[in-house]
Amino acid sequence: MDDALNDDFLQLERFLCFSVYSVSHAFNRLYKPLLDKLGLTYPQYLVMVALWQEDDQSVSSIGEKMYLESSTLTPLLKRLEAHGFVTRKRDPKDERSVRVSLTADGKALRQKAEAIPTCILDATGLDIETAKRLNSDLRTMRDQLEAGAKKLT
Amino acid sequence: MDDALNDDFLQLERFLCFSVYSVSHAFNRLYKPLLDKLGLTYPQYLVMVALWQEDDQSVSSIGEKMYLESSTLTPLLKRLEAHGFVTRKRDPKDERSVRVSLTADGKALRQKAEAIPTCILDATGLDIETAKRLNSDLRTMRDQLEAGAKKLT
DNA sequence: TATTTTTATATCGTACACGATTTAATTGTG
DNA sequence: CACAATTAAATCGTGTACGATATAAAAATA
Repeated sequence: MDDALNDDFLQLERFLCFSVYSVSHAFNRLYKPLLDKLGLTYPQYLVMVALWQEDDQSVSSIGEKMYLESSTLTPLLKRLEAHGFVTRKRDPKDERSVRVSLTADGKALRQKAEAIPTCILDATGLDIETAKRLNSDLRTMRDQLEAGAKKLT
Repeated sequence: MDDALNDDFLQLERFLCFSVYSVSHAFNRLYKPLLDKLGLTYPQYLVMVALWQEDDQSVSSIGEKMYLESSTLTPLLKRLEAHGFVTRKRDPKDERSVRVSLTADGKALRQKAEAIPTCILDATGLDIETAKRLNSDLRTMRDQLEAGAKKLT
């Protein structure tokens, strides 16, 4: 047994932020082979989920839900458009705003994607109850962190 | 009340993976102003934590602990080197390997960074017990996800 | 020993992610 | 109405993050 090495592992692991950081990457790696089949990246998939829930949203509306800036979303949405999953049109009522809408292909993709969430939940190895509690704790923490970040700025 | 809009919010929020994704970004945003003072980014900070725990590690050793590839670490470590926090030297015993070591500046930075973890824990708004349980649940989930990702590949 | 295989980094291309700035359109105010 | 202030996206620069590939060194094997 290499106890010294083991202690070091445990030390980095003590950071809650690091656990979140590494889980985030782990999700990404798990999703990749599933999403490759759909021609989506993980962030693109999340945007599509948001659009399946509510079609025809502005960039800023998507940004609020995803906690992302236009500097991130604009190129991502252009890629979704290039792949034929969405259209981007200036809102005639307010030319500053860009409406993002699903194409037929984008809507059709939903069926193919429907199996993924259960597949992923299985992979977490968590029972529904633990998953729900964890999800709830994480959202609470996120809101706290966002509030804290705002104060520091 | 706009119940339709509210439901949509809740739907995206139902995804555990999305909670992790957004918490990860929230941590990043919270850390940024604190780490700016030290001249570090968040991933760079995590690498420094790993080196403060054990100096003089190979790139792959850091990679195992951080769950990162050399394609990510090499440029990151070069930036840490450019900032004078670490040195990178080929191991004379095995010229394939690169040893990463802290400079005096890199070691000194530890004191400045010592206040950060408590500061961050405060910002999470969690009591120690919840934080520990959450951390433990996340690590378990990460190991499950990594195992699942390996199976899918 | 010569050759193959494996291992450790590095490099390249693609895709986020954000802060700072820019551009264009709308709103607010005198 | 004119002009300032605000708002919505887009653009730019820096820094992750990873897969595929390249390179060089070490280990394994013929």
